[in-house]
Amino acid sequence: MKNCTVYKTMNIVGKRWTIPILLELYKGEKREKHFNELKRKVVGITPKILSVRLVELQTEGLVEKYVGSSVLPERSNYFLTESGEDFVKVIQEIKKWGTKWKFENSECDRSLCRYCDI
Amino acid sequence: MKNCTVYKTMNIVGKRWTIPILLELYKGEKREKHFNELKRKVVGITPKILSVRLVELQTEGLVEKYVGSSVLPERSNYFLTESGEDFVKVIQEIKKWGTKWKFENSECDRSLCRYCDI
DNA sequence: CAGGATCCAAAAGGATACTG
DNA sequence: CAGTATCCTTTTGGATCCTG
Repeated sequence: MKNCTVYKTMNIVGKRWTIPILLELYKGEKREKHFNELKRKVVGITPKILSVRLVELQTEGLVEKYVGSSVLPERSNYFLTESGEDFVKVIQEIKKWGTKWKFENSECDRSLCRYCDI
Repeated sequence: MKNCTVYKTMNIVGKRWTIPILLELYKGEKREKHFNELKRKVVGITPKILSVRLVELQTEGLVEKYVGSSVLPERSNYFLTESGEDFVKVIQEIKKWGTKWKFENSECDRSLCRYCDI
């Protein structure tokens, strides 16, 4: 069972805050976000957990960062990789299932939901 | 954020053991499984957690049971509802993502993986 | 600004035994 | 057979403060 692809994938993305972080990185035109920007927008997350999740997501290849050193203080810019963008599509399937079977939510019926922007 | 469909859906299906249970219920021709049958096949799960998860899944409408009383001792038969079956399709998307981006797994490349049978 | 360190509370889950 | 009950360990994450 531990060798199952679904199991292993869920161990990456099934943790608390992971999906909100991915969605926040997906939102808007600007696809790069700074650490504190994420901390502000992912409401309720603490810096510790955000840091831990970002490391995990980088390790797993869904997120990358680069450190802009032209201006001080340095800023870390996080963005979705191709696999990260692709995972947002899976999240969209989760959302479709939820709206179909469970949650009547007029927000989510709009093409861009204000909660998750997908 | 707590009002987000994705968030709420993940609270239902994101818990440990939930997906293995759903997949076990999906497997094979016989779509009804007894409690101890599930306990045996979902390797490693304890009766307590299995019981808790089955209640959750019934509450959320993904699983139903009926108790056969013609033979004693009584047997509980668990099976996927329509929404439960439909969620398996979401799991298939998760699997596709995993095999595409993360895990080369010859098992999972087959149409029926021996771990999850999807 | 970006994050690491600490300490603590709560939750989740495992082991095991037990019962109608 | 189908769970419940109990106890305990582990994990997780929250709060907060600190630093280069």
